[in-house]
Amino acid sequence: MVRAPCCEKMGLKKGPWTAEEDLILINYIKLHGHGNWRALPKQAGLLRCGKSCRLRWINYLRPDIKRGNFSREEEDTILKLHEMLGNRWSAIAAELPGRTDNEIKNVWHTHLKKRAEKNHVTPEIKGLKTGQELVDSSNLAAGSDQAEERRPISPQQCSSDTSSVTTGDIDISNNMNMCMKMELSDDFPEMDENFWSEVLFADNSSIAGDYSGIATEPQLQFQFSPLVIEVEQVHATNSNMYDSTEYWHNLFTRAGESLELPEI
DNA sequence: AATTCAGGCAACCGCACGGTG
DNA sequence: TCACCGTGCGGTTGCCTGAAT
Repeated sequence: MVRAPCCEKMGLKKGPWTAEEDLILINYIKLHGHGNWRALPKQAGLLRCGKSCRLRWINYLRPDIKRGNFSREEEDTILKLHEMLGNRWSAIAAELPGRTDNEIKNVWHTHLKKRAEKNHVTPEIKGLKTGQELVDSSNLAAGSDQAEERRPISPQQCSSDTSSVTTGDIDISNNMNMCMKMELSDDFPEMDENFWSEVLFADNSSIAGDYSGIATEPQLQFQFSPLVIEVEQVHATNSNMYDSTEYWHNLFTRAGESLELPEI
């Protein structure tokens, strides 16, 4: 079998994703889905290979991803499932909604492996007879209220099931959602490191420094040459995952963190 | 204050597998 | 049946950050 050349050989970008790349990928998938990962980056205007896009989406950008520390129950579930399934991370991830195989793999190698070695056979495992019992038990535990009580989530973290988000002085209620629109021109040029420095702020605010403004103003428009990004406040249900306030909040926060914004 | 070290995590790599012509 | 392609999966790497010295 002849393998497709890797990203580097085709002149595609590797390494950490930038905020603008994230935005492009999210918006493209939101509008068109991801039928063909290989074709996606070209159609979306990304200098990445399809594999890289898929990985980024699945492990980081997907709106239903649950971020933040693993609860004690989730950790216990992983330990039990690993005992049953071994290093089948995708199978383990299937039992933990919102968690990715990569994330579980990392948690295993950094925390749980040591715990497993320490308590080679846990009392819970001794008490259960079948794999299904283990899975059922774990799911019940993970869904219990006690999980949050035992492992409170820090302000810096966020998880998809919290009703509001508080980061520093930014507080957004859960009944206000936002949606985002990005228009790409046909002759979308190659992006370079200065891409974000071309930002023009319609209201003299910045994404990083004035996020609270986005949350309180009826409509703000940011122009990104040659892109136009509209951020508007809407009141809607959570029927569309991409419209989750928290989702865009995290996105803007990440974007803001990675930007050096010009003085206006 | 500067340097070293270890942990955490995002991302890459290569192989395997299933679908298709 | 075989070659090819797209995707999924698990192992590994390398960067970043915070703690320790």
